[in-house]
Amino acid sequence: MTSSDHGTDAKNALGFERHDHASCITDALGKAERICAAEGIRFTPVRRRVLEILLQEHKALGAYEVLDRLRDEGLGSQPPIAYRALEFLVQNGFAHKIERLNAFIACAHPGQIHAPAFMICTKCDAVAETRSEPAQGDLGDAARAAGFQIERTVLEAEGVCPLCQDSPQS
Amino acid sequence: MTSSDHGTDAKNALGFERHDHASCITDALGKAERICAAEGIRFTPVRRRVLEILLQEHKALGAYEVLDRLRDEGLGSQPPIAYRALEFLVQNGFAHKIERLNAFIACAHPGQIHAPAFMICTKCDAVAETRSEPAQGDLGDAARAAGFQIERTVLEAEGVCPLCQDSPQS
DNA sequence: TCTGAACTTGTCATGTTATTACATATCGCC
DNA sequence: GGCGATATGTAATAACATGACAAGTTCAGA
Repeated sequence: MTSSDHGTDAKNALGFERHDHASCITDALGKAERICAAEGIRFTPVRRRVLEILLQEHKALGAYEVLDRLRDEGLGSQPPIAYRALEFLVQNGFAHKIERLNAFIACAHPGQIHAPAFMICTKCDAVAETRSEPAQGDLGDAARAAGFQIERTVLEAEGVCPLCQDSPQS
Repeated sequence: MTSSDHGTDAKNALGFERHDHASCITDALGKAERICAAEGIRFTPVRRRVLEILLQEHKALGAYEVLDRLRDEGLGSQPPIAYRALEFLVQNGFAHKIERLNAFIACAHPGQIHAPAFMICTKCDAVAETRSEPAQGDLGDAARAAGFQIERTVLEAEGVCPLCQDSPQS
């Protein structure tokens, strides 16, 4: 773990705040590199570049948006190129799919096992990641009561982010 | 276990339990009819039939699966027919969309304002609906901390339903 | 260093899910 | 009947995703 997470982010990756974006990208790429090296999995140029694209945009991107960028750079032009890289990133915990948007976003907590939850702003499309505890709450209760064994959860809240609430154009 | 199930009725899902399916359909259709009458909105033949289809199957159906049935019955053959009816049902609380599956399911609590949550069995595709309380739990905390205003939540758990856990064919 | 197995990428084709646009029909009301 | 609002019919296309197979790359072990 790096000694200091970017200063403004002290509140635990709330995600709607400004932050040191350059170092956030560098950190995440470095982390991914180290994790892949440690696990003996290949962090190829396309995979790396796709993660970098997601980190740069810092919002949810559709597979075809990613593909457009790859194509511009000569890194591939057919859908499977993008989907395969995205699948790799998702499977290894470097990115998540936002089901509601059919789109992908870089993970805010790479290398940590976690059940992600998202807040999606319907005005500006910003997406913030946080954590959830699926076993808790009503769903956990219902699952226990029904004898349902939870393996994975999708938790996505749509609403209005603080910046858009403040802006005049509500 | 008697394996003399009559086609649609084997694994059904308010919980994941068997129930009186015929009356469940009748009840839900009647309820929808009454609500529409009370609200002055039109419960047209296509809309009624689509809800009936969802209730009969009692699982999540893709829009094109619904459309296939409509086509067989001469109720329409182009995608917008199905999508419009489904949109109507979702907007009026008679059905929900399961984002994870890109599919639709009849609502288990029509006429009540509620934030639905779903348990999706990855073995048999059964889907059970329960309620969630978005404002509670980690996500609620994060939203309050971030100043994010939740308008709607998607909460879908994938896992194994009790019937599939018991079955030898794991 | 060669070689073969495992993995990754390139490419074409296709499948699946969803919407836009506009014409026509129906409903409720005056 | 005539009008506005709502709903349906239809064609076309957009957006999202996968299957199949060939070719290239990596890397451990002979």
